[in-house]
Amino acid sequence: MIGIDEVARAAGVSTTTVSRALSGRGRVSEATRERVRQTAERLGYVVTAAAATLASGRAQNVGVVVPLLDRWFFATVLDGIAAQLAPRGYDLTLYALTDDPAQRRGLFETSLRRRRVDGLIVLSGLLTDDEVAHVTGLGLPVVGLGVPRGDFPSLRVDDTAVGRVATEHLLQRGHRDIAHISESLPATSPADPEFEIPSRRRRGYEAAMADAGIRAPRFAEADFTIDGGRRAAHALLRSAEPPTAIFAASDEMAYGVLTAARELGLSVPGDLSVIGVDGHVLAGLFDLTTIDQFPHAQGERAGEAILAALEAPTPAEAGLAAASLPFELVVRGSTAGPPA
Amino acid sequence: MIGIDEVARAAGVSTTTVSRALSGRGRVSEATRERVRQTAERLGYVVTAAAATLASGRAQNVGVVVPLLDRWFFATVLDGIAAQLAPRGYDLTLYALTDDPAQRRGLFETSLRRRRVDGLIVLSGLLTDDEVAHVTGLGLPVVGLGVPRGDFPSLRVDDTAVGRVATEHLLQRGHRDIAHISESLPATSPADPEFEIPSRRRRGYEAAMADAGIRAPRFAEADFTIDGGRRAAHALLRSAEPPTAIFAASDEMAYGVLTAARELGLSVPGDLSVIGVDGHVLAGLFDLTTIDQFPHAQGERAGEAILAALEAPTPAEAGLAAASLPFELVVRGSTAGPPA
DNA sequence: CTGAAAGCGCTTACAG
DNA sequence: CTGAAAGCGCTTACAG
Repeated sequence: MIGIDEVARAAGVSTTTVSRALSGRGRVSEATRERVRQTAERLGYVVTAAAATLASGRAQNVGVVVPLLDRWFFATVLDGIAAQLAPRGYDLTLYALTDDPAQRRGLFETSLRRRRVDGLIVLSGLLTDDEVAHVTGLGLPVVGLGVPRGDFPSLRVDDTAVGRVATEHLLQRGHRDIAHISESLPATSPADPEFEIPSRRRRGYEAAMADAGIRAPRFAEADFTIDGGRRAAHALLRSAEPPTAIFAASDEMAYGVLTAARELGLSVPGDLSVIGVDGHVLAGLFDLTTIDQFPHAQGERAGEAILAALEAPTPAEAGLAAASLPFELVVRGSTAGPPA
Repeated sequence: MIGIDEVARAAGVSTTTVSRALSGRGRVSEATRERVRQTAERLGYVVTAAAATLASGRAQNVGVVVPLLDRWFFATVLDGIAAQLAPRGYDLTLYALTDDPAQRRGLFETSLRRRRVDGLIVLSGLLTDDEVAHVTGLGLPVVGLGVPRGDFPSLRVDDTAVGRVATEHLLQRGHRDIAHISESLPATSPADPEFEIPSRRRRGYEAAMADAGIRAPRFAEADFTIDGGRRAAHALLRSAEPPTAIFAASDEMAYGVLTAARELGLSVPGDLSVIGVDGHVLAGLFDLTTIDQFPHAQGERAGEAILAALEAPTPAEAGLAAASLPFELVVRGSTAGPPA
């Protein structure tokens, strides 16, 4: 394999100069720089990552911690992150977060500590205190995206407002009996309900209901899957007094609600109105009203934020203030007034 | 940051021994190994990736080239790969493949050549001759998954059989007028139709039709998206003699067909039968008959294959013969007999 | 089974 | 603007 010394020889300069010319760090005359660049290109020389990292302390690599890789939302965010990093010459190393305790220990105690990355993006997911301590203990810039913790700078949508907007949309359509389906935090959860997404959406829902003078809001628990939404909706819709509208905390849960409605012979929106959250790529197909939270753009923002932190001259300038991300109500055919 | 020499001092051995004890390479007495391990754990020492890579030539990292990260199919395959790599201590670096020529050049000519990874998994996508040459020129083990080229070992489903099985299912239901929707290769494509997935599925479809004595099979071109399927279906269904059944080359295209049918007031399967391919997670929700190709398992297989190649004592033993992946017809409510 | 020492391929003060 | 040399933190023949 061709190394930096061969390029130096061919260009008639020292390896020092080759390094400087190629990296753009340090002063080199324009003529020399150009000659070195062309020589490197001609010889097909590319800097070896490991050597450059060891010598410089910079890996030119960003780690992304992702729960549920195969979920549309996270895959889309990831795509947005990749779109930012690649053009800037950064690679992206993926750290999948599972529910397996052994795998998580390996991730936080070993994988992440190999110093393979310069910075870390953590996508929403529940971390224990211990795990958060490991992340902050890395001494690396960290950007969270919807992470339910205040321990490091995190970009987030105002999820309380999301819950409120979704609920108010249904109220405006004339519904009073509106149920909310979401995940509920286990009592033992390390997450702070103040920051945690499902809790915030639920709070927005409850506030909107209270403002409308409606007591006893109805909540049904489900995990963030189609089937979770389907089961919860079945329970709700077969009760003595089925709601006329359901606000699901994700579009995938809302798909489950639509399935349950179909299985029970209910028409949407004739018998039941349904609204979700996310802006899922298939929501148009299902004619589902939703709150779009632009996940691809969220990924881009997270990518920009980590790059800013990495390239800021001083840590102070990194200025990773938690930023608020936009969202938007997209009205489609799944919401209408209540049945007469 | 704590280094190997501190561990050596604390354990009362040389750094040589620490390295051997922690890596498992080379002989160390069991007692010494255990003592070193405990010392390392107590001090929170983890080997620095860059230093170990530079010294050993092993990066403990696998690269994955992915087109369309946000597509369910690829995200699911990726999840399968990650599930294999993580437990074996390998990290995963993502290389997103876009349509932008500059970005692709950067990927193949620079990013991939930084020697950040020990091996590469290339997910199905069209590569030019030049790009393939760059990949094979890396001198790294490479495993393709559905890659339309014979240049490196590739795991693949027998897509001709997939096309045949899907078509025969519709024939058995009594359909004669069956259309196929898929992507068609541009004339300038670098892909060999012998290997390329859409061509093979189409060939299976045509063969099944011919065997049933049906001339003039009907083909409509579309890209692999919901909207692509929707447009193609519109054209087909509004023609003078609309088909009674449509075989879409992916589930997402099939969703588009379902949408078109709904928009045209056609009932499925009353007026139109529809079958897709993939085993998409939402296919059950759409009640869509499909050919499941188990993408998560495909990812696991690709992960196993690259690990086997990396850990084989000799390149010969790596034995990356192209393997054939399973698929399965899953019959649901979207297919029935033709209208009377 | 264990260790001293060379070396992996770069980057970067330091000096000129 | 340019270069000689030290050093980044490990691994691994080689020798014992």
